[in-house]
Amino acid sequence: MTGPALHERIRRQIETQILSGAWPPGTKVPGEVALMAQYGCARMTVNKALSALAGAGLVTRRRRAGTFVARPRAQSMVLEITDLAREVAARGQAYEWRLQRRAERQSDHSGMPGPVLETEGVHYADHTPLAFEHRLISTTQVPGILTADLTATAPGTWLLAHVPWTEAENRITATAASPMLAQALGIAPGDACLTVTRRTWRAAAPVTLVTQQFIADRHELVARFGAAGV
Amino acid sequence: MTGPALHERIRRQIETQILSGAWPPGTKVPGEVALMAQYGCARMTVNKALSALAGAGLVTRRRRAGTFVARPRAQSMVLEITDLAREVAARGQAYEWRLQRRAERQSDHSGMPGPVLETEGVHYADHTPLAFEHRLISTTQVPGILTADLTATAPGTWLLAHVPWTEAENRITATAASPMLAQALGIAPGDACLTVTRRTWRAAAPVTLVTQQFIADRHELVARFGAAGV
DNA sequence: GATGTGAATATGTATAGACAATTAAACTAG
DNA sequence: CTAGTTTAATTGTCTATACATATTCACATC
Repeated sequence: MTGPALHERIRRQIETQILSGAWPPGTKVPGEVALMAQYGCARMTVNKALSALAGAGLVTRRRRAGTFVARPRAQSMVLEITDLAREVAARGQAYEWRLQRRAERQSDHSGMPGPVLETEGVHYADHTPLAFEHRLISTTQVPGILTADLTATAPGTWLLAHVPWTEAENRITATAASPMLAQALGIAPGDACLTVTRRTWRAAAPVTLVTQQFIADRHELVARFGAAGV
Repeated sequence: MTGPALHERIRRQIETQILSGAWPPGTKVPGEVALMAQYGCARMTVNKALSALAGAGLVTRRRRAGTFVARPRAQSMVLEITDLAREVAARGQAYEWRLQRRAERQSDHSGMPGPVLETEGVHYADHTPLAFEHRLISTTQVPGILTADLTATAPGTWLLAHVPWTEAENRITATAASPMLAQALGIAPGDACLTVTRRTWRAAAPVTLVTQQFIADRHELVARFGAAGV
């Protein structure tokens, strides 16, 4: 019963000290030679443990000065944005997508260069509107989208299965429903909506730009941060 | 001009291959001995590069089988929720916090067990309201909060500097402003608000439960996923 | 064909040592 | 007292080697 590797055990023990609050931010962590003596191992082993902690941002290391417990940075947490079809299905509801508009366009007056496919439609959960979606897709980056059947499959679902992205950015805001949006979702103009705008790139080339507007209280985004995760 | 370390250069070159799409998911990455010969270095050096990539989730490694480019996971991205004071200051605006209520309470009718300190107040940016905040803080977990001057420093700012947390959960929704909220923020009842509810724990014990309601269009949350980041 | 067995292979972990780079702290000169 | 210089502590990187461990692949057996 050897259990986890030594460098892993060292890492966890130090991590525990930090997360328990026993070593508050700014505390000096024992140096490599000290830990090496404490655990009776080579310096490389201790180094691996401390390097991992530094990589995770729990400590900062400076030559000659030493290793110190890092000050908690900005609260960064993992926000999972799943495919709507999957998410609705996971909640046991019936998912439906209705394409309302489909147009191929050359120019860009909204941040996507080159020829694009423009789509608009509504996502339904249990036959009631959940979100309105407006999307631009680069047809040079994703030529296959032109032949996809977007009445059966939502563009986002299709893209997720066919096109890997390397970078993404989400902007999350609250907005008041415009008359057009209100009509599409069956709500009153001015009602609160959760608006998610997502841009994705693939090797610096824009792939898609999508805006999803959710009816307030019918959707929420959940972001979690657990120390165990990373 | 030595530049970055060798293991760092190896890591980046492989990373580039993956992110450019040259090595799609499932591609076998050259083994340690092959890379060792290619770069003319020791295996430990190559190992450090590949281990880092595995830690970042770009590759998966299996003994005997080898190293493979990982399949893109669910769209999970990092949401940074910074301290409001810092965020407002970073935008070059004047930050201000006004405490409106402060009460020590025993019971809990809202998800925080044990005695709590309850605070309410408004965050201002450039002397105009930005967000209303309601917060409960466990006084058993954070006794120091009782003697903190919460008129000068927002509770969140104080907590960030004094109390590390180990787990957190954010729920992001859009809501319509209640009459009480509308008055506090100087908006009309029913106006859209971005509502962020955050719970934090420290070693499984709840630390704080906070609800921040932002005036629509005056705040947005940005979540990024960049391969370069991690 | 199905199943068990063994060997080959790639990664995982660890050692002991060496030198480089950085920089805090002590020291020295003005 | 200040500014510049030296010293030494600490981490960063790398090597060469060794053995451990998991797992695929090929082969033999049933």
